[in-house]
Amino acid sequence: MELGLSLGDAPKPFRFVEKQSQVPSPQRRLSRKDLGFCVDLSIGRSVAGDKEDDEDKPNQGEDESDGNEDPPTQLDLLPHNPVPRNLTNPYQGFPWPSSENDEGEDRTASPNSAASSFQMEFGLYGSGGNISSRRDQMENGVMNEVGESERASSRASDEDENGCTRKKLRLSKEQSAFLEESFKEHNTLNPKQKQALAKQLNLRPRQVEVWFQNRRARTKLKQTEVDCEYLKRCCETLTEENRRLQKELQELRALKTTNSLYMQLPATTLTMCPSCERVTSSSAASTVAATEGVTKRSGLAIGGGRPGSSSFPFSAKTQSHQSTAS
DNA sequence: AAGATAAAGCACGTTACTTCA
DNA sequence: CTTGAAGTAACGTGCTTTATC
Repeated sequence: MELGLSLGDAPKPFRFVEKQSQVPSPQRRLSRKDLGFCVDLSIGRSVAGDKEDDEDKPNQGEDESDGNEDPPTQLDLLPHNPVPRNLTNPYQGFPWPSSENDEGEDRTASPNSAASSFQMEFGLYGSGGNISSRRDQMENGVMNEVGESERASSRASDEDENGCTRKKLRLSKEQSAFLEESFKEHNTLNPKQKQALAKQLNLRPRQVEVWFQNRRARTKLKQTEVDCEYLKRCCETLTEENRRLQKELQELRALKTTNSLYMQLPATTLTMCPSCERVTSSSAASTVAATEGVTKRSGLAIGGGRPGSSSFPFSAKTQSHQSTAS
């Protein structure tokens, strides 16, 4: 598992981000999307990112052979919904059988039941649908004429014939699964692929395009959430480590101060009474008073010294004093 | 060759709608 | 039945790239 964490300009972002910036154009300039942090914390290679169309990825070879022995991987955010495994190539024809009966079918039905009337159900817009954007006007040639789609259009409220109201449609499970499979193959589409997908799913190319845009956005959002979670954990760990090191540093400093202080004193002059735990000096009482003050200021309580501090200068003396006292 | 312009694609933010607890 | 949250299709906008003049 490789952990790549970079702040600011990411020289080698994780795979998905890298791909996004490369797909449209090999010479794509660094945009605002390419900046910012970039975390790679996933295990295993992305399913989505491994296979790309040659025409989509003119410089893919450079990506794969950039000398990284442990290729950065990313979290696979693709859904785990069951998708027919024979959908590896969406352009080879959808394998599910079609049926005439799509009336009253359950949208959340199992794949078996949902397998019916695939092509028939994909007509989402009736004639005279809402064509608002320039792209829609360009792509209207693929506009389907299936007006009986109960799945989608009938759920929309009564729209005026000019299509002024926005129609919110729900893609069928099959359509979503198909699009997901395509997204695994390539998370961007060239016009040919878009047209083919739209035709296959009986959608408008604009719908396919929007779906892919939204899908990329969802992937990025999820990845961002994962990144944030990870960074939060990193931050907590580092904070804790910092606190621990600060504490240790403080203790070391205190110890050094104490040590240097007692290095100046004659060692034989200090003793500690085991009963009263007071330091006494055999030479002068004034020294004792001074010593007590210093030791208290240094944060080390005599007799109650911190555990494990074997280098504490009083330990040996205390022992001898105890033995003599008994 | 360099600049202007149009077209297309994309990211991003938002809105509107659906579904579900 | 109502309501709020979550999910998502669709849209608007701005930016970038590419092709053409």
